[in-house]
Amino acid sequence: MVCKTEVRQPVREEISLPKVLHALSDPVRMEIVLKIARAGEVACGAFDIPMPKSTLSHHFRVLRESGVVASRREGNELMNFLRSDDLEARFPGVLETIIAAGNR
Amino acid sequence: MVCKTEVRQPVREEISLPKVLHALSDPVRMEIVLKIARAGEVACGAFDIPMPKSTLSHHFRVLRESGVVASRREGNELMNFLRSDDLEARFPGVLETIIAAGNR
DNA sequence: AAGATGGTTCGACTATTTTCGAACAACTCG
DNA sequence: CGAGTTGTTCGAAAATAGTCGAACCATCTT
Repeated sequence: MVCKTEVRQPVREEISLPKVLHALSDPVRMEIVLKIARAGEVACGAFDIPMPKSTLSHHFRVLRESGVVASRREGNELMNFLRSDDLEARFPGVLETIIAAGNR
Repeated sequence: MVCKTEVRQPVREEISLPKVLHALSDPVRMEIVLKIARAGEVACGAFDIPMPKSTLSHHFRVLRESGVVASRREGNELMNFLRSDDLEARFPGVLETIIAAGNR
């Protein structure tokens, strides 16, 4: 058996629109995405969302499994970034306009 | 008491992005939206989706309550149309790009 | 008025999501 | 090594969403 703790992030071609939209349909996850969009890369711990770590981790998992976010270990922490290129290639304009709309 | 069977559709200012995205995150509802987008106006009965009427009705309700779709009685049937103007005013480009993405 | 047609509502059931604490794993630093 | 930090995984419980049949409502036709 391999990769017990590896999160399965879809490759570009596997990213599905319904899953992306579902991932973005949660206010907490939308906040996460907006913050990443503003900052470029954000560690999981950088969100002062009043919520247990496990719950936050769940939301990151949904974002990763949907293909919206990818993560990369940087020493002790996980840096999260948007998969803008993949999303733009697959669903042009979708993430962009949603982020713009989310910023009011 | 009023409007027992009136569906509560949000006014423009009340349309919420998470609810819109949730409405569009279901494949059946996405199909409905795509068909309406192509045809302009579609009666509920015009969907040859293999599914009981009550289930289809449920999906239309979600679409209406989220503000994505509005309906108008035309004699015996209900004609459904997208609230493109309201959505464009509130979340510019979002519905458009999602529909384009949904059409592959 | 009675039938036929097009949709909605209700209630029950199932399935999926969300939430959370506790335990665990990976890494850093002293 | 041992302690502190960061984040994940594992159950299990609670909330939300989807599905469906039966009954119902509205409208048109006869």
